[in-house]
Amino acid sequence: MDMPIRTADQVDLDRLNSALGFLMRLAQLKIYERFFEEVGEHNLKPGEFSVLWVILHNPGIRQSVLGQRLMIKRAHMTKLIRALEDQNLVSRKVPDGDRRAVEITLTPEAVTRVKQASQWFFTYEESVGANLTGDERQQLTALLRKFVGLG
Amino acid sequence: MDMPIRTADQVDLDRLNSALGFLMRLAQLKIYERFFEEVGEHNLKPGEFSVLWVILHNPGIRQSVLGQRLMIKRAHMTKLIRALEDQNLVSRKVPDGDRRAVEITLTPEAVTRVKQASQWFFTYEESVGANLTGDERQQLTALLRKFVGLG
DNA sequence: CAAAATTTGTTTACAAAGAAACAATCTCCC
DNA sequence: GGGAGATTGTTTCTTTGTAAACAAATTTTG
Repeated sequence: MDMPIRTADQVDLDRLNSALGFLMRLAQLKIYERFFEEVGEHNLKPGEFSVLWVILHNPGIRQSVLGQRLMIKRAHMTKLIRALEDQNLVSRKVPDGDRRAVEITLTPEAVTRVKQASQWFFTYEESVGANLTGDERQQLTALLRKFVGLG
Repeated sequence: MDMPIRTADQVDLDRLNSALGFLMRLAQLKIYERFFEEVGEHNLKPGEFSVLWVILHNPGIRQSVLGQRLMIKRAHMTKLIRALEDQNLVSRKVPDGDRRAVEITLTPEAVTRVKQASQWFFTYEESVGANLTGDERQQLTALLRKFVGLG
């Protein structure tokens, strides 16, 4: 004769389960969790991968511009870049034209590693939406792109 | 004769701009930013509001169950609840049936405050998706609910 | 029933990310 | 040209959240 203790799936969220902010947070937690489950040998964090990926496609990009595009604050970008430098994945160069700035490029080693990791990453990205149909997945990314104002 | 420095909107993201994880992060950043711009007098953080809202609808809920449902880890829940207790918004009671557990209820003061804040919150939640049509907004929440596995 | 394993919450130590203050450099404008 | 203000990156401090170790209570199981 158990007391009927409320279990998690009996909790009443009321209107909260239609709240974009709440759903978005749950979605991101799920994505991160899966990322770390599957990242395996690549030894990268999500933020590191995206930073390296963007440098690969925009060699010599400035720290500030990188941060603006990825919505990473300057203070945090400094730490990210230093961590990548410590792993010998990026090199920093102060350009002649503006001695405040720093231009970032990948080391040859990193180019290889990022290309390999990207094969995994975009496969993972597909698989993380596996409980959606292909159409739904595409709708979702399209809506998110519109929501955040990306093309 | 300016050197053409790459600006943020010229940065090539390549396939990253279809990556769910990336888009989701941007979306959440936007939502949080707007939240703090508009929260005004309510003096609540997103997490605090959701916790209080769920306690309002599930009085006497246990800390662990609350955390499971909102995906908040136990260690962090302890701090959240203590902060709310310090503000005299919740009270904790160890139930007779299980002296490890803690049951949480809102103080009368909090009931009023949460109800008021919720009127603001759900209005804000609508407005944050204002660059989507009503249909798109509803599609987005439906897809997110499916993605995270919420009925 | 008693030992072993699990659950619940807390504490402590730590990692990720932002805010504010700062130094160096650059731009603008007189 | 030279000072006022803006930009760039760094440093320091704080906030938010997690991980791991722990204590107390409960459940399981032999």
